[in-house]
Amino acid sequence: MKDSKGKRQLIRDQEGLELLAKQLVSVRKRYGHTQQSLADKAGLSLSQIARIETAVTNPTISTLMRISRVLDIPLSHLFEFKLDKLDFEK
Amino acid sequence: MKDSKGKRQLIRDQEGLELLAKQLVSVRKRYGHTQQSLADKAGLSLSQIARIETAVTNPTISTLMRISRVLDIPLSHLFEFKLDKLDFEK
DNA sequence: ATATATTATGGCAGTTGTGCGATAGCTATT
DNA sequence: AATAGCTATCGCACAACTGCCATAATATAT
Repeated sequence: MKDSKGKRQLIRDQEGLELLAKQLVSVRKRYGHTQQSLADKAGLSLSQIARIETAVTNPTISTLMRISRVLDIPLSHLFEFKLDKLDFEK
Repeated sequence: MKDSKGKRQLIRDQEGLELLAKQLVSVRKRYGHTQQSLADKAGLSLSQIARIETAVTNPTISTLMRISRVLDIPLSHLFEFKLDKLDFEK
């Protein structure tokens, strides 16, 4: 009886999410926003901003695009940090 | 009787996703990868690479982090395009 | 210390991302 | 044209993102 127990390995880069979290906090404050004001301006929920800033959630790129658009900053400014190389092959 | 029919507005930046799609195709080819070989190297499914490159899906940032890590390029290289300003307030 | 603002967390519902497997469509290359 | 390689799509299942609402925890002022 194959139980098909091969639990599917989903993608979650916790280290990267924590770097992004710091970066968002920093950018948001630099622009004088609270989580609430940024959420309002971006059409996102306060919860979601908080979740991103605490690295609880793994946001979609569209969510981050919304933030970059309303702050009028390049999307890449949210990613000014370095991720180490990886290789899943072999 | 409020029916609570206010369909929740989810985040999906189709324009941004299409720009990202193009960018990924370009980067992947520049590094001599097929969708399959990139998927293998990154520990992602072929389907998911294809979905991103056709802007069918709205990937999470962890998925994109995986790609940038295995190609050993800055995450920001996937986002070298411009998004117009938005403002959802008022 | 009290009040106020801000941030963090929790539960719930609905939508969607992702893996897996299969197949169809497309693009060389011979 | 036939084969092989690559890309696009589809259905299914499960995990997870997100909104919404509430509340707790923390910070900032007065």
